[in-house]
Parts: sequence; C-alpha cells; structure tokens
Amino acid sequence: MAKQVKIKDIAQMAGVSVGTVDRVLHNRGNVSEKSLKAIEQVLSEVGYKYNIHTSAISLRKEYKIAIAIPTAIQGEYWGAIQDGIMHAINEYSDVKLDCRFFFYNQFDIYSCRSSFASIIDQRPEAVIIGPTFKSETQRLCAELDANRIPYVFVDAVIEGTSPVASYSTDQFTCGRLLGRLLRISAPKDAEFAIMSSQRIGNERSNNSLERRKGFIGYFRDNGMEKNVKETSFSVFDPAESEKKVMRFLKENPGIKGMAVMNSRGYILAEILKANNVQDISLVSFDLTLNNIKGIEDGNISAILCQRPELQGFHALKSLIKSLLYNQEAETVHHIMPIDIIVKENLPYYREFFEM
Amino acid sequence: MAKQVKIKDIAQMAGVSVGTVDRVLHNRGNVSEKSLKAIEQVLSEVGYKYNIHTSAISLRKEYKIAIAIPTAIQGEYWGAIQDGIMHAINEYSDVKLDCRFFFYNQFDIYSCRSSFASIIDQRPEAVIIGPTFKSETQRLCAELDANRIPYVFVDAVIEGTSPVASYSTDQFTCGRLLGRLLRISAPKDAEFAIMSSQRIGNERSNNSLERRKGFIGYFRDNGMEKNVKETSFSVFDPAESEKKVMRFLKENPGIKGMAVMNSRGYILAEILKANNVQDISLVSFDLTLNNIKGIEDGNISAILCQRPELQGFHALKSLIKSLLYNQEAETVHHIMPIDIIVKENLPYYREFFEM
DNA sequence: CTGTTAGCGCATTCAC
DNA sequence: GTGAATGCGCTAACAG
Repeated sequence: MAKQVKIKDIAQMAGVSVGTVDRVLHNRGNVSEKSLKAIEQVLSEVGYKYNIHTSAISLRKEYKIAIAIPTAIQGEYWGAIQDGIMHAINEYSDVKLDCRFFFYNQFDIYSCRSSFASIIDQRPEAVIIGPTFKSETQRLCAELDANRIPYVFVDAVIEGTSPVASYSTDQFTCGRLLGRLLRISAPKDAEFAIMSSQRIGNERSNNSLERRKGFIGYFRDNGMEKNVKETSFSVFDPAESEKKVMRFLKENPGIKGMAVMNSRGYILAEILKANNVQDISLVSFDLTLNNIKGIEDGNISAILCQRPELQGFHALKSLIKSLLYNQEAETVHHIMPIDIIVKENLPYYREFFEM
Repeated sequence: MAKQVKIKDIAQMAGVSVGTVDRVLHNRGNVSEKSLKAIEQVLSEVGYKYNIHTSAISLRKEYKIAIAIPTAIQGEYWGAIQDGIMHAINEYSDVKLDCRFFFYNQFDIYSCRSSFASIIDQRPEAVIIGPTFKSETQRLCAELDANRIPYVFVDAVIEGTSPVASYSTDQFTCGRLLGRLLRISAPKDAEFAIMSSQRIGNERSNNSLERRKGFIGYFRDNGMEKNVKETSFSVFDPAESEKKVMRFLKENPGIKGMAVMNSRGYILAEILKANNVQDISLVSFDLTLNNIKGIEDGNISAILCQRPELQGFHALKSLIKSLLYNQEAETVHHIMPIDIIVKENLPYYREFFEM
C-alpha cells in the first residue's frame, strides 16, 4: 500500500512549483532545461502515477469523439460494441465527452465514404473506427494522422495506419478452432462444410476469409483437407437457400459438420431443423439474439464469440487515456480472447457484463 | 449525451444548500422533513448519478479492508483472484485503501479459524472472503453483520450470510459442461471417469461435489449413467497415483474421457503421457501454469475457467461502492461465465486482462 | 520561463 | 437544521 505521490510532492522534491511539473507532465513546453532535468529526475525516482479522474474534473474541456462503425443493431455484433462504448462513457462519466456515432452500411461503400467524410467535417478530437472498407479507412486514417487526431480500431485492424490501439480477434485461429470443434465431435471419416453467405459487398469479408483459411488449414494439418466441402447460401432468399443447402447435403452425405464463417448460423439452423436433419453439428460466430435462440433450442452446437462489449469498452477507454495524457505512445494491438459458447455455459455469458 | 446533474444543481432545484443535499444522499440525518421531501422529489425527477472518484478524493478517510482467502500462489487460482484485487486497487487508486491479506491454509481448519479471528481484531471497514470452511465463515459473517461491516464473497457463497455481493460459478453446470465436452468427442458407447483427488481436508470440497453431481446428472439425462466410472488419485504420491490410475484404466478399457473435478488435471496429464495413453480426453479446471502447459502439450483437451481475476476485481470494486455510497443495498449474486479453453484459444486468454 | 491562484465535483467542519 | 467555507489532486489562465 505505497502512498500515491502527488504533483505537489513532486514539485516540492524538485524545488519547483506545481505549474511547472504540470507543464512537464503534459509536455507542453515553456520549461527551462534545468527545471526539466530536476523534475524528470524526481519522476524517475518516485514513479508518479496519474489520476485520470481528478485530472478529468479539473479539465473544463469537452472532447468531441466520433465513432465510425457499421450500423449497430441491439442484440447483434455491432450493437454489443456500441453497448461496450456506452458502458465506458458511463464508467468515465467524469471525463466530459461529446460522442457522436457515424453509422454506415457495411455493405455499401458509398455510405461508408460519406460517413467518413462527415467525420472529417466534424473535426473530432478522437475517433473509434470499426473498419470494413480498406482504402476508405486508410484514407480516413491518413487524414486523422495529418491532423494528429488519435484513433482506435475495433473488430479489425487495417494495415498502413497508426492507431493508438486496436481491439480485434485472430480470425485465422477462430477458423482453426471451428475446425477442431467440428472434428472432435465427428467420426474420423466425416466431411465438413464451409458455408459462406453469398452477398454482394461481402459481409466483413476479410474476417470471413481469414476464418476460412484457418478452418481449411486445420484440416490440412490433420491430413483431412479432402474432407472439407464448401457451398454458399443467401441471407435474403430463405426458400432458395433451403433448396440449395438440402441439395448440397444430398450430394455430400458424409457431411457431419457445418461451419458458418459469419454470424448467420441461425439461418442454417432453421433450415436443418425444418428438414429434420439431426446428425450435423453447426457452428457459427457471435452471440446474436438469433444465434442464442439457436443454441438454446439445440440447433447450433457452438458459437465463437469475440467479446464485442469489451472491445468497445476498451476502445473508448484507451482513447480517453490518450486524450488526457496526450503522450505519443506506441500502438498497442490487443487480441481478444475467443469464447466458446455452448448450451450449458450460454446463460452466464448473457448475464454478466464483463468489466 | 445528457449532462450529468451535480449536487450543486440539485441543491439549487430543491432550494437548499449542497450541504443539506449531501446529508440526504448519505442519509446521515439532521435534515428537516421539509428539506428531505424537497430533495427526494428533485432526486426522483432528475436521476442523480454519483461520481465515485471525485467523491473519493474529497474524502480524507482511509478504509481498512481485510481480504481473507486461501494462500494465493502466483499462476494458480487464488493467485489470479489476488491479481484481480490488485488490479482493482490500482484502478481505484484515488480511493484510499489499506488492504491487508489474511491468507489461510484451505486444508487446515485451524489456520482458517486463527486467520478469521485476527481479522476481527483488526476491525476492518470491509472484508473480502474466499470461503472454504462453512461454519467458520458463518461465524465470521455473523460477527461482521453485528458490526455492520460489509463483505463480499469470491469463488463461492456460504448460506446463512448477507454479503453485499458474491462472485462465484455455477459448479453444477460446470460439471454438466464437462460431461458434454467429453461425451461429444467420444464414441457412443464410451465410458468416462470422474477422477477425484483424495486428500485430507478436501480441496474446495463443496465445489468438487457440485461439479460431480452435474457431471453425473448430465450422463443420467442422456441415459448413460452406467458409463460413468469413478476413482481417485493422490496429489502427493505420484508413483502410487500412477499405479492406481493405470490399474483403473486396465480394469476399465472402455474409458475414453477423464474429468478431474479440481485444478489437478495436469497430474493425470503427466501420468497418461508417461504411459503413452493417447485416446483418452482429459478435462479439468482452472488456468494454472501446470494446466496451461498440459494444454499446450496436447495432454489436456480442455480446461474450464471461472474468471478468477474478474471475481477479485469486482469483489473489491463492489466493496468500494458499498463503502462510498453507504447505502443498504440488496445482496447481488453474480454468476461468472464459464470459459472453455482449448489449445487454440489458450494464448489469448493468457494475454488479455479482462477489465 | 515560473509561481500563484481559481475552480472542477464532492465531503465535511463549523459557525449561525 | 443549515449554509458557507475549506480542502482533495489536478489543470490552466494569469501575472510577473
């Protein structure tokens, strides 16, 4: 229980006033070489620790924060990210924030483009980005970099950018994990299907592709590459999808597991259920309301979840720290844990908000 | 982005001074009926939200907190709980705390008794309890209740007590989940073993018993009660354990999965590995260093984890709130999520500290 | 360049 | 019973 050393203490030890210490801590210049040295000396000896909250109350400034993510629907993936952000706003309510959401349609590059453009117009002091379109994001980030506006990524990372932090999942490993979950619960010679949703614009396409690679890689590593089949279904045309999937299963009777590389597992759950297919394990992503129902009803065996609330929470938290401490820090990439959710452990994931 | 309403605002609206509002908020009396009414009226209208941190800095008081848990070893279960507590101390460093750990030997009731006795002597203002011995805990809690000292439970809940909050896991469901994990990855006629560690004093005995019940219940529900076998092993005598386990496996050649109802899975992993047993899945509890190694080496198939850091973190957090707000609130029992950890998702659980 | 000072939201003491 | 005043750790404006 070492006592926290305060700015006043440091000032005293360094033989200067609190004002000068404050200037050093926020490196906003106008400090003599001599004072600087003295203060840095003391700082390195005693290990000063900032107090965000007292700092925040004394700070009269209100920060404008822009949040650029795909349209968030309650009970779905981006809705959970939004929940996490709201939670952080609440937890750091002493930091005065003016948060604005700039939702865009993740399947419409034009919507993304115009959304990003209006962000620049708003001149925010910090930005949270849920990136979908690569070059649009890069363009936005270049602009932000030029204006020294800090930003963080949630869900995924875009190369060629320099965020304060990022919160994402190792999608490749997700794919491998999916492979493992299906394989261990099936006979040795079983076949497995990758179900991709055919959709113009490609839903979180990069993520799905990585997952697919991991999935195939897993079976390749186990000498079972030939056991992996692949087909697609439509999100919008259930009847057509049903026909297609059932035809696929008839042609591939060895299929014992299906992996849906996005959050649309529930659609296939409905199809399998309607056709009384019992011996196929279904795995998918994200704890959406539909998928929750699928698990509860026993039509989905497992869901992988990437802690979207936590991503949102920490995204805002790290931005706040960046704004208040104002220091040039290295980018920190955080890889979220991958939760495996099945019928038994489902209830407690829903209930407990994890911060 | 509704503006936070402050005490000053409330005072103004109610036509009184901040002092009076404060008296009401902390219900420490000396307020006229009329003022009280007025303030409560305003409060119910605007929904005032406390700010712990500003509250904490203005509060000169230092709180004594006693933490009574089994001896915490880094990298093991109680060590992780301690980590979470330390994390909370750090996160709420503006609240002045004098935290003292009162470790006790969870296999020695006398050590527990003397530890609990010294807590009472210390006259702490709040207590975190990791309960092992039922009546010892009940006695401590009765004493705390009598002195109106708030306390919270981690890991488990003891009946006949009235904590501020508790953070524990549904052990019965853990057992069921273990059953499921083993069953789905084995042939239909496979047999499964409950491995209990025979140890005087019974390691977290209640938890193990609940898990066992859940495990057996799961197989009963699936009409496979007869497929469940049971044996025990010693933590202290590896050679003897090895003999015993291998004999058991010879006598029960149908065994395809083993469930260790505590954190000692790694011991069996070593035995299986040493004897080149490959076709038996091993599942156990808690992300201890030994178990992590077992997963990495492929000798343990899965570990169930009950977020010990999070338990510790929230335990202290809720105590802090209880101390600062000083309101008689209902007990809140929190059931932690049960994480399933396998080789693929292991790395990211270790890395990401989840608050 | 530097020290002083007022003020942030809140708790508490102390006159009235 | 009540309100004014002081201080908590910190920031920033201001006067030197």
